[in-house]
Amino acid sequence: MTSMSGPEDWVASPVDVVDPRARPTMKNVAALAGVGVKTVSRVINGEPNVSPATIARVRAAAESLDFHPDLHAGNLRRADGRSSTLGLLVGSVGNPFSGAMHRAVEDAANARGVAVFASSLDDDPDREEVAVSAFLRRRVDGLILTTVSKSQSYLLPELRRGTPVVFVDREPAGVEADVVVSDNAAGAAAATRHLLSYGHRRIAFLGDRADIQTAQERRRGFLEELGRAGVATADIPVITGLHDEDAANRALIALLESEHPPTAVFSSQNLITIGAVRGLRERGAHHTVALVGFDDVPLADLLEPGVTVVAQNPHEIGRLAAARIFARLDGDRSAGRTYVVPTELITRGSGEMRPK
Amino acid sequence: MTSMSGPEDWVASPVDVVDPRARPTMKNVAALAGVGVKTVSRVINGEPNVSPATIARVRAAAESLDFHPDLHAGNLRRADGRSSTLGLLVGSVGNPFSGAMHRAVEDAANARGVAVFASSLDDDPDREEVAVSAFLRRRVDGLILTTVSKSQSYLLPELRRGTPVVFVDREPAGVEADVVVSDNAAGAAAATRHLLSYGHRRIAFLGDRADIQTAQERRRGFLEELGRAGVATADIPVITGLHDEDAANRALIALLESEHPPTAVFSSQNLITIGAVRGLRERGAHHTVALVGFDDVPLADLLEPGVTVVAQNPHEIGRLAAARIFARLDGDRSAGRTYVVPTELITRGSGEMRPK
DNA sequence: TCCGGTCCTGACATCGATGTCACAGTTTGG
DNA sequence: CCAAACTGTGACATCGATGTCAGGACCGGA
Repeated sequence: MTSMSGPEDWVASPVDVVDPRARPTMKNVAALAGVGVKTVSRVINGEPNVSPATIARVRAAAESLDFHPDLHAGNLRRADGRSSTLGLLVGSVGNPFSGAMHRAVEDAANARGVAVFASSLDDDPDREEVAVSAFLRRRVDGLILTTVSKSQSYLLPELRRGTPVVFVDREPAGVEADVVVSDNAAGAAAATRHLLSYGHRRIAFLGDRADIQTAQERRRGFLEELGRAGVATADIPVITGLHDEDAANRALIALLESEHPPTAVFSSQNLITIGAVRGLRERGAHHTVALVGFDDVPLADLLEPGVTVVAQNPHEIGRLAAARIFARLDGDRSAGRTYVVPTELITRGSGEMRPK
Repeated sequence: MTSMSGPEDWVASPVDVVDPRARPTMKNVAALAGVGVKTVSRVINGEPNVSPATIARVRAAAESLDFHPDLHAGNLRRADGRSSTLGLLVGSVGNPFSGAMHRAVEDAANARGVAVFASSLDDDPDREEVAVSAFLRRRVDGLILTTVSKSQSYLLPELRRGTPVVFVDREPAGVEADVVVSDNAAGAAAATRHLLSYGHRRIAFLGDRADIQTAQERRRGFLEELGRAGVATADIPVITGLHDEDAANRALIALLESEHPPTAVFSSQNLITIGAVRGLRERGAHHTVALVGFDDVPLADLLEPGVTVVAQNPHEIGRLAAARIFARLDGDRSAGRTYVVPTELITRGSGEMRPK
């Protein structure tokens, strides 16, 4: 601490005093180990042709300085320019469907030392573009996106550069790429067929915002199945634009109190299903009005009656999406494909009631 | 495709042919706009002293090339060295508690243009160190960590360098830093007091792995409350080491079939609570044996009976953790503090049954 | 007219790593 | 025993951006 130089202390100290607030670099490690920086680089990256003695010295120096290499600096020069980073945009990281997908993506990424940026879309087109832009500025190696904008053509230049992009849960517009989605229309049709087979003819549809692609598909599957069964859809109550539990709850209660209440309900999204369950309970109709939901709901099997659903497989969607990204990073140049992950009808009671 | 040069084709083309697979840099934008790179930098970063005409030219060039600045390259030279990135390590991104926390962190980060790396811990000490190391190699500005290792002293050098670290959900060992946790012992005591007040004396404890800090705290709160009430804890069934729904389910069934079955159960974690609910149902005991769980469970209010819980506030934990990180990034140098987020007893029926 | 001060602008060094290449010393093969 | 090949190593340019600094154009005032 005491200065040892005289009045002419303009001479820089030849010894690098270690500043605990400074982050060590390869240069520091090299100096401490008495080798060149390139040799440190070789040791850190496990490159061959370094003597065991040198390896040991470098390791010890790196350890004693708590050196962590700067991945991004290395990236800059590195030939393939990979950042070992993925961008994932989901509905909301707080939502169980998104969480399961996220988890599957993470597991695949982890196995390759890839880190995942996760962002929530909140069905807001502005957030979509902001998030994608944030990912691109950080030079992610690939994008897994849930989208809500009218068109994803803003991604065309990036796709042309070869960045792998996989769209999940919803199909994009204006671009060709890999897509991984649930069997939305077919699942909705299966749910509808199930209710029809129990004798229901007046089945209400509770749907999400009409501008969301999956919501449209589910509605289409529902209506087409009714058509196939020869049910006149004119007086079928189709309610859309519900975006949370509360709206669904109110809509269902209004239906129950209408002149011709439905004998069954198809709720086309998990939050809507929960709102519908609440509504049925509040009116004491949960043992008389049938209900089938799209997308599984936690603890649905423990409710009384259990909630019959068309379950999606978010884990499989995430797994497949990540697999596509890595396949393309490994050189797959085939044309973009759409992968449809099947849904599964799980009967638990609420969907197996006959109209009274 | 056909070569237009003669045998001496060593002459490089003076015109830069635009390669659609190449990612544009500031140099490319500068060339197209007919300005220097530094001017492009100024425009992109909104620095002053650039003429409106130049701004327009640069903007147009950047737009036409679909230029996205490389944040990490900028970072390298940038004075503060901030990467606008955060590392978040949670129990599992697929778990609703983690999801809620993650969401709150994301919201705070988003407001400052900060992206979040999310990783799952899975209560595996190796994953903890691997994840932290991956974060540090990517030069995150701050760390929000759920931990499981015996000691976090491996973080001391990083803390000394001034990287803000906040521990969430569980208290760390061997380091001093900001900590945000639920009121574990007090919450467990409140749950216990609640059951005692309904006349229960033989209350079983179903607990998570004993080496997890929060699990210990909840057990302590439970036992201390029994002590205060003068209940002999000798013949109180305390079962720990349950790490999933299934184990909890089996443990509970074994208890019910034992010689002196409990009249009430305190399940100290959300998966354990679910396993306990299943066990009670399978044995038809859900209307006779009381149950209070620690941590809320989705749809708990719709079950029959509703599940009484001591609810945590994961959103508030995440919000507070992010707030601490940003406060420290903004210069707060105060000593590390522990923030305790209160829990709340929510009565729904399962905890309000008297012993038969 | 000259001077000092803004306003704009670009050349250049630099951040922390890796790719290339040159070079010395050691083996190997003929 | 010597050329060829291989091993171990470090100097240096470079990746894409920003900080520094210097210089030219233009302004108003003396």
